[in-house]
Amino acid sequence: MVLDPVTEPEADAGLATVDEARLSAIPSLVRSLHGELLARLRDYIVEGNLAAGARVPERILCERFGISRTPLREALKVLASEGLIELLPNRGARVRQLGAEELVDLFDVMGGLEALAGRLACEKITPAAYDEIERLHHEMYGCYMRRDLHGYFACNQAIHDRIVQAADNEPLRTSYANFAGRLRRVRYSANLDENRDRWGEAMREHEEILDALRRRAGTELSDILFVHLRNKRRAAAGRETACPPDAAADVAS
Amino acid sequence: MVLDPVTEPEADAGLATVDEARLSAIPSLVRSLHGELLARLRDYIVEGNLAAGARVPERILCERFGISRTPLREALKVLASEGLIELLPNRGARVRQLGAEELVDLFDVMGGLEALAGRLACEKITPAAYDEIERLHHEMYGCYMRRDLHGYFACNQAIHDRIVQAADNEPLRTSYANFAGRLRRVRYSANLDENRDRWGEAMREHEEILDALRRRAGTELSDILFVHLRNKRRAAAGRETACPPDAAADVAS
DNA sequence: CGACGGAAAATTGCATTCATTTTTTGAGAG
DNA sequence: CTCTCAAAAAATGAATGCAATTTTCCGTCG
Repeated sequence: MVLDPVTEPEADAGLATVDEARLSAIPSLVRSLHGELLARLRDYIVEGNLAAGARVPERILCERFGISRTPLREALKVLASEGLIELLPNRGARVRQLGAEELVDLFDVMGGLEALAGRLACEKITPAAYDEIERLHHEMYGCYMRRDLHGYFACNQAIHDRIVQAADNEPLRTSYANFAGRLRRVRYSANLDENRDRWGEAMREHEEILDALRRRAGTELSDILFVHLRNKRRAAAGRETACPPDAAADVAS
Repeated sequence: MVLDPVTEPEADAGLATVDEARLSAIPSLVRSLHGELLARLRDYIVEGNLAAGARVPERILCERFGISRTPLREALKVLASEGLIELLPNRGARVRQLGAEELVDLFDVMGGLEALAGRLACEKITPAAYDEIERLHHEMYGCYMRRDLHGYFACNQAIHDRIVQAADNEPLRTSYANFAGRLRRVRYSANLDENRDRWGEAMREHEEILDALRRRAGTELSDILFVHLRNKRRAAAGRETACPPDAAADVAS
């Protein structure tokens, strides 16, 4: 390709019209066709339709989603940057295989993000949002008392989600969702049925979480949440397996 | 396009050969052609060659980098997922404009990641790595005493980097680099020359950081680092401006 | 003089095509 | 029967082509 001497690498004139400025204010996640495909493909992989470590067959997926290779490959590049798949030069994409160490690392990052979320939530949470978490906590306690594992999981997830929401920090939300998605590919439903000790411990930790949040004790809550995630990881250790195609993974603790 | 009834969404057979397994073990960031372009384009934007909020002109960049639009667009999609640019349907990419609130949010996430890094570093750091940080700390103190701002910045950055490295957590490293890259687009060289109070305060905080790290006090270090970043943000508040094309931003504190 | 409207030009998004590399297949040798 | 090696087949990475949307430009009207 012939290459003209191009305009110098100095700043291109950024003359934004009023209209452009308005549109720039959009949360950037405009529901575009590309974003749609990206979400669908991500779900497709996260839900375990491709075996861990398996090739990601472009041709098949193109037919599966009714698109050509160009947008698909764009989506694959993004998923690779998210860490869900890996790209090997001239050999295409593979579903990322999570080793035990990587799993530990991801758990720690989740713990760090939750710790941050807790700290920020203490600063920004509204009384209404706190009340909602308190309600979920008591509902979760009810599930715990009557050994309703499924309900317990749902409440637990809801509480952690609300804390992240309460942190009111968009980049944090995005990162959190990213890492949660990566971990969702592994099944770590630390079977609390067979691990009553952990269940009771987790419940006690949640009491501490709620208490720290009530007192808006950011530093304390931050620490409790990190340790909480660490314990969750320990409880789930050794149980990581490939996620079957059907079920979304349960998040234990 | 005619669309045959495709193979069911059940798990594709993942028959990995020995060779495939070996290759899957590669850190996934294989220096591919695509990765190269991605890095160059990211640098191009981070270094401020495009005005904030300005369009990202595909044609020009294609000529600039000597490639066609396909790989460029793939790179743009990735950069959008990293939050560096934003994609508006049918109107291309814009360099992301960071408002004051977004800047605050990003700083907080950086603080959360550094807090996590500090905690993990306390668990995993080797004596040699600690000694290196201690050395850098004393070197930084020397810079502080003789008012060598540039040297101080360099040491400061090196120390924070070493802590992240010592955490020995690849996803953390990646996320940290991502957020650091986004923030690098803004100039927040909190001018410590005109802010002696902050400089002294930052120096004292670094004393605490080293002390906590020496004692491997993870929780404590975690808290100190977050507050340290908060204070850095406060000191830099109001000074955020678009980064000029020439200079890499100094990281203050 | 400024606003409005429509056609031309440019740009975007996606499909298709092409060169290169990898993977598979199969024939032949040991 | 297994291993080796070469050719065929498939897949990948990138360039080009094309329809659709957007942006620009200019003539006209108020």
